[in-house]
Amino acid sequence: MKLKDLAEQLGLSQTTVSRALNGYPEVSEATRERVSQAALRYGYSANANARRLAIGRVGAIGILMPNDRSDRFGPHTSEFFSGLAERLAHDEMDLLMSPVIDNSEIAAYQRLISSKRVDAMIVTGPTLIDERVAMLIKAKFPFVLHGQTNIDVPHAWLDIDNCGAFRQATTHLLDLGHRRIAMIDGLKGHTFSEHRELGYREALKERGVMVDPRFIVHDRFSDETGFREAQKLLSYTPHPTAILAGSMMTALGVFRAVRSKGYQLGKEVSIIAHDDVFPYLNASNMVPSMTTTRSSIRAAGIRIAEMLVRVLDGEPVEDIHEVWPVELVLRQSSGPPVLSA
Amino acid sequence: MKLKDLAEQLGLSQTTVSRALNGYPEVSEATRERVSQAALRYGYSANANARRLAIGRVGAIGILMPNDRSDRFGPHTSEFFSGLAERLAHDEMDLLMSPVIDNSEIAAYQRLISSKRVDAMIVTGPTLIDERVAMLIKAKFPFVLHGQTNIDVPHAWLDIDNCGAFRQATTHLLDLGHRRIAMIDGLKGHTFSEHRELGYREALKERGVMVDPRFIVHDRFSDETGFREAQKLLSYTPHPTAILAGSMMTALGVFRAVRSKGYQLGKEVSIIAHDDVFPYLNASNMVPSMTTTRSSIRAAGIRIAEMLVRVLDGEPVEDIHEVWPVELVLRQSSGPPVLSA
DNA sequence: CTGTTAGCGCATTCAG
DNA sequence: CTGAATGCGCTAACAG
Repeated sequence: MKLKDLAEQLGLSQTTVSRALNGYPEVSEATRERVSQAALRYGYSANANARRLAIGRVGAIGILMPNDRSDRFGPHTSEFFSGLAERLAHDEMDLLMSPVIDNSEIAAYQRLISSKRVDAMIVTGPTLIDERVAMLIKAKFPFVLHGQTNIDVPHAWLDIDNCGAFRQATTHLLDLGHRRIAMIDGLKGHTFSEHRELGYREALKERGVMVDPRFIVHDRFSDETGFREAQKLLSYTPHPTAILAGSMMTALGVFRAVRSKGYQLGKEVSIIAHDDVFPYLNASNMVPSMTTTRSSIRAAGIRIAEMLVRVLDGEPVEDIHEVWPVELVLRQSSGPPVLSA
Repeated sequence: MKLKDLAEQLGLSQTTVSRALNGYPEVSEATRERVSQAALRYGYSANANARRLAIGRVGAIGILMPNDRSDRFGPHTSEFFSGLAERLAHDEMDLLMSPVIDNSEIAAYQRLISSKRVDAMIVTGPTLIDERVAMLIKAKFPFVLHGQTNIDVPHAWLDIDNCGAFRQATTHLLDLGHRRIAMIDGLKGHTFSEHRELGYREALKERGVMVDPRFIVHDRFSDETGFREAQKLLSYTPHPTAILAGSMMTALGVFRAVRSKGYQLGKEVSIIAHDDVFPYLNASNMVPSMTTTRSSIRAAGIRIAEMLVRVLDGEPVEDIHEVWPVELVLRQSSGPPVLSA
């Protein structure tokens, strides 16, 4: 069923039917009602491609799927998407996931733009100097960045206060009396990872505690790396009495490593992990319950979708950026350091 | 830059340029080369909407995003998508994720179909009698089902042998000497969940072991439910000596519950979990390492994308269906039952 | 091997 | 308030 058919059924012109369906004011209420009913009855829905060709807007936002196993596509993905979906549903917008071909991400962005498949894009997992962001700005293509990057041109972004999160967590551990604090975080180069390290360093510096370079570890987020790196950390003499874990998965591995060394969690070794808030993995239910820096990635998804709509509505991008505070949730995995028996 | 502009630059007609770019045979190699070069240089890429309108094919497959927190959108999502992406990249196909509005999934499917935004769909998490599948068949819209449903009309699907997985796991536990075996699996109504229960029951029946209805639990997949349900199971007298967990997240909770009761894993209580194979959560690294029924959901994603292409190529759907065997990987979390001290 | 012409289905001028 | 004509950018018959 196409517009023409529907118009014929109704004995109206295509124009009128189109106007009725798209909420134009110059259609009588009676006609509009009649048209809507008919559309519903025949299951008519405009051919999206024809519509897009005519109006030049797509009704979809794009996000790239890296086909390597990068951390940008981890277990948090489902929650982030879920948040996006919740908000995008309001505006009947779709999310187009385009796979990256030949590992050339920039090329993938360019194809997506020039083929006019999306109205805007979401960029995730930025590095300190992110060439994707630079490219999108240069191409004047609308986007919202999840995270931050160092570039001198205004653009829309949302990030959590990674620096503050780790500063807060580190300070808390210092307050508890810890002096040898380690961190196992994400890969180097990613802004979030660098920011966290910054917060960690700031907190130590403020108290005049020296940084032990062996205690700063960057790796992929997985229980496996958490386990391996924590084991290594705990093999040093003296070993760290507290470990910051960059993700819940990392924390699971760290938990195991601490236990396998025979240390008690929250006693000989304290742990604080960053928690994106997953419905399927709950920090408060761990044993011991886990102290976390908490920030819902689902909420971030919702908000980013909202920002996207504002960008597309023409709001100046320099007004569209937010840093979300991260909450430190104290639980049992962090406590005053206890000397090994 | 549009086709017309490019054609003018080259002093050729739109048709020739179009043909050159789309690999039609009746273009001289010299011209094709010249055109490709120019396209690359000017960054030309066909307007996808115009192209789609003209050829009637979209180059995208659809998948619905439920906005409730259903298990269809769990931590395995990233791996499944990652698999899809890997394969779809070959054919330059996109993945369109459309949010479900007003919780009316059927309506969402219908809108997606009639608006011609996708060439085919992927349906996940089917129930025993799945109305979405029934609807797609009735609408003659191409799709591949991830999972199985009871319907009498041929259609394309891929599933793992859930029944066999749990039969195998249960039989293994029986062989080890267990007689009180419990299972904590996904929500009732979902085919995979029912099939697993079937396999479990078959294995018990074969050995003449009675089913204790208290030992069969269905719930969402999360560490929290795993913990809660396992605690309940272990409070019975006599308690089960083995527990089957439907997911890795569930298993994490079960691990905790067993420990919190003071039982040793693989001794007083054995555990076997189903493992979709996540890069960020590794069964072999747990302590004790976890016996699993293993099947890569990423591989399933790759294969489903492949099947989708076959469906779109017109291959009869009755030829397109597969059941993948599930591997039982023996590790330390399962052993002969040991009496509590 | 290349060009001319006519849609694909819709939204939108411009007239009434 | 409604309708007839034009174009969005591309592909596919049909000619040459």
